[in-house]
Amino acid sequence: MSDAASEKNTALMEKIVSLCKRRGFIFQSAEIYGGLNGCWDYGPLGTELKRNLKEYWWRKNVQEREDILGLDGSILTHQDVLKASGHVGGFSDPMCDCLLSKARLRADQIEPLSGTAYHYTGASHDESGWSVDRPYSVLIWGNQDENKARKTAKQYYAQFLTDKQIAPKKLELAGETNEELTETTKYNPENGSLLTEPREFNLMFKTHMGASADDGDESAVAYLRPETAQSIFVQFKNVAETNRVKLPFGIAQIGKSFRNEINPRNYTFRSREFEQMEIEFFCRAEDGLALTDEWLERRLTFYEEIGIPREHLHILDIPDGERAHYSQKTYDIEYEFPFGIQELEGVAYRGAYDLSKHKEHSGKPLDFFDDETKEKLVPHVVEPSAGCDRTILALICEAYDEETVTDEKGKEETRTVMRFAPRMAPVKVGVFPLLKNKPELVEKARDVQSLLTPHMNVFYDETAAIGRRYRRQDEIGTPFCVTIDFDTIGESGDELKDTVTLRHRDSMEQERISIADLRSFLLDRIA
RNA sequence: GCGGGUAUAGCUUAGUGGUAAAGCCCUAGCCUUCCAAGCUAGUUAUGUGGGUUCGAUUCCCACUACCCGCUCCA
Repeated sequence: MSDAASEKNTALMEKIVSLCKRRGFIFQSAEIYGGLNGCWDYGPLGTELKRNLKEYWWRKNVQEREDILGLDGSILTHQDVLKASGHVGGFSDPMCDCLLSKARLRADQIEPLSGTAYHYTGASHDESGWSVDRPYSVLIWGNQDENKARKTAKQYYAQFLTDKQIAPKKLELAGETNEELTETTKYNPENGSLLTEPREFNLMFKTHMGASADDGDESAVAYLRPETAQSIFVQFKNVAETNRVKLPFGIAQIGKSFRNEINPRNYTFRSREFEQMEIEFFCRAEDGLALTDEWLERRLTFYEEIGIPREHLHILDIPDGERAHYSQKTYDIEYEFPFGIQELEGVAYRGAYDLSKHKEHSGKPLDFFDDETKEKLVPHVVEPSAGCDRTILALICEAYDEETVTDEKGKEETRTVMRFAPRMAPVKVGVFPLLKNKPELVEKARDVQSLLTPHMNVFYDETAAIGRRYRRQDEIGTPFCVTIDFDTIGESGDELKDTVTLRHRDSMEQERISIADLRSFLLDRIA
């Protein structure tokens, strides 16, 4: 991305964020207390949008399918579940930072070195009277010159200089001592600079169960789940035994997950608390790869149905060596966000890894008896795992549009429109009396509102000029507006009586429709 | 986590070491017959905590949050 394009996209993202706040889609969490890093709240419209997404996903993937069942697992998770899955232990690699280059290194992958460590207590610059007092050391090894240690140390201390004009080599080092070290991993093999102490980077939120549990009680440790998938695997046997299922079949779940991201970024894209929509689709080993491709197609169709065209999606076929070791096939479905192409969903063929691990750790049989082949097996699994909040953000970015409209006087102005697919739109229809000081119009508009309210989210508005009301609805993505005028109440004769103006968001075109046809007309278009 | 930047009303922006301004939005009223009309009135702000000062929104420090670039992303 060029700098100019990058700046344009940053500006676009700022406008989207601003609209989301102004119109009540998304707010910063705990804003009045300064905000909570990586956490966001959905306002009234954002909540409607998210409900529409989750309900559509649930309907398509659970209710309209005989072979997928729902689950709603607890968020607090038994520590043994996450030990079995590898989330505890496996993903908490201690990391060190290089004090000179700021590079981050995995502590267990640092090459041990033997050599001479040169220690310093600080540095100074006599001419300017500047000095700094902090310990540092450099390792030299092999046939390296000891002056290399001094040069490196001066570069390190130079970063604290207030006057950047002073060259590092003009500094005087203080308190030089040296010692021989063997097999040390405290120094960066790249440049010999001292590293920070290793620090843990486990991204799970840890807590203690029970009111009296103290921090030292290891048996009371529980975690907020880092993914919804694990409760599906852990409950696999219960679901399978209580529901007369046969392979292949799936278990689906929508719910919150938590990761203590080091660096939340890009608005709601990488949050510490987020919602997932996941399916674990269990199958026979021989069907796994084909089902993975099938699910990819099905998921792409889903995104089209909610208004994200395929040409804005990218499919990443994760190559060998970059997939998790147990996965024979993984696709990432990515979307072109203004801040870059980023993942919305992963479709992964995970083999029998998860159930096998839980079988092994729990000691409980998690085999499935296949009635067709009369054999016991641990099913394989295909996992389409979508980020709900990420999809919401994609819907918002995709919908955002500005167009220039010219009024009758030739004046140009910008119309901001959220072009949500009608089935996702938070508000389906706006109902307006043309004028609010004519009781007949208001009464008729209220009748139309009552007619539609049981079937969809309706917004009634009688304030300001009719054009303003249309534009307000454009900005929140309401696909249709209905205006009750004097024709509706029969002032132009019986032919137009009980008809209303129906105005389309995208084209701004208007058509006349009878109130009797209104409900089915709208329902057909928002299903 | 590192480096850089930013923080004034719901939004977009002014401005000042001594009473914080405007536009848009919003609310109420009047008016108004289809694309952000007009008039009147009204609500709302210097992110948090320290310091310097008689006095700080302004200067300094710290913190928090957001943005950008790295880094990370099971």
